[in-house]
Amino acid sequence: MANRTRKSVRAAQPEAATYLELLVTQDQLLSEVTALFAGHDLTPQQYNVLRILRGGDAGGLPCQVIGERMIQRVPDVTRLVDRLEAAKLVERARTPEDRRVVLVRITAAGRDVLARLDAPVDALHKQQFATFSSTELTELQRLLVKARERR
Amino acid sequence: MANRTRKSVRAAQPEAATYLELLVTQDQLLSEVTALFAGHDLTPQQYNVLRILRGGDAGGLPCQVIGERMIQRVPDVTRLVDRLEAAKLVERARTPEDRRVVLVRITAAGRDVLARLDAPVDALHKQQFATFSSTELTELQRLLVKARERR
DNA sequence: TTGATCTATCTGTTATAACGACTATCCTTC
DNA sequence: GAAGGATAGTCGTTATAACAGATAGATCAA
Repeated sequence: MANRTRKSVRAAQPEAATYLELLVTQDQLLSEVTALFAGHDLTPQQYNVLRILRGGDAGGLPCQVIGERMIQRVPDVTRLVDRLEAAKLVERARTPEDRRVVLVRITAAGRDVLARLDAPVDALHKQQFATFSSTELTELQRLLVKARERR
Repeated sequence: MANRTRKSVRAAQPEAATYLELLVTQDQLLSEVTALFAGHDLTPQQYNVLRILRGGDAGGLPCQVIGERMIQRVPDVTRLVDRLEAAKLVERARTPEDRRVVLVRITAAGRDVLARLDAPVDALHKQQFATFSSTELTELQRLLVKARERR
C-alpha cells in the first residue's frame, strides 16, 4: 500500500479544505483497516455485515435492515450476502410470515472470523488515535456528527 | 439517494466509535458531492484530476504526479485519464526529454467544465458546514490532520 | 375476488476498482 | 557500450459498485 502520508491540502475556502481533509484522513484510516481484513479474506463491507448480524436478532435479519444499518450506503445487499454465503459465513432462510423477506443469519464460522478479528481491529483503532487525548477524541466525534446535521 | 441521516454509531471503544463516525460522515458528504458531479457526467475522481491539472504546470503533468496528488489513492491513473481523454477533457502528449513519460494536459473543454462547477461546489461545501463556527471548522481540520500523524 | 399498487429481493448490464504482469525507456556501472 | 536494474506507463483479468428493470409475494380498495 502506498501510504502517502499527505501533510495537508491546499484550498481557498476553509469549508472545502475541511472537506478534503475529511476525505484524505478517511482514505488513510480505511486503507489500514482494509489491509487488516484482507488478511482474513474479508472486505470492510463484508465485515460490517457480519458485525450487524452478530449484534442483531439471533434469528437473523432481513436484507433491507442490513442495508439500513451499513456504515456506507450499499445499493446491492443481495450480492454482498451472496459472497458471504459462498464463504459459509452467513446463511439465508425465508420467513414463513412474509415469504418475500429473506432472513440472513451469521454462522458459527462467521462468528469465529469475527472473534479472531475483534482484538486486532480494536488495537488498530487505538493505534490510529493514539496521539489523541480523551477530550480530543470526544471533540472529533462530536464535530463529525455535527457535520451530518444541517440547520 | 437514500440519505439516511444516521444519528450516531454504537461502539464499545471510543476510538472505534470515532472511526465509524468518520466513515459515516465522509460517506454522506461525499455522496452529496458525487450527486452534484453526476449532473455534469463527472465522478469525484475525474473532477479531482481536472483540478490537479488546472492547478499544475500549463504544459501538463505526468500520470505519476497526478496519482500522487489525488485525494484518494488510485492504483490506475491510466484508465482514469483514458475516460477523461475520451470525453475530450484532457489530452496526452509524450515528452521529448523522457519518452517514457506521458504528459496529461487539461483542454479548454475541461477548463469550461471546471469553471461551471466552481461556484456550485463551493456553495455545497459551505452548506455542508453551515452550522460550524469558524473555530469549529479549524478544530475539525486540525483533528483530521492529526489523525494521519502517528507518534 | 380482482385488479392495482406496494414491497423485498433478485438479476442483467455497464462502469469502475484492484491487483499483477508486461513493454518501452532510461540510468548506472563496469 | 552492454548488462542489469530502475522507472513510467499500459494492458489483462477478476471483483465489486452502481443503476435499472424484473419477479414474486403482500396489501388495499372497490
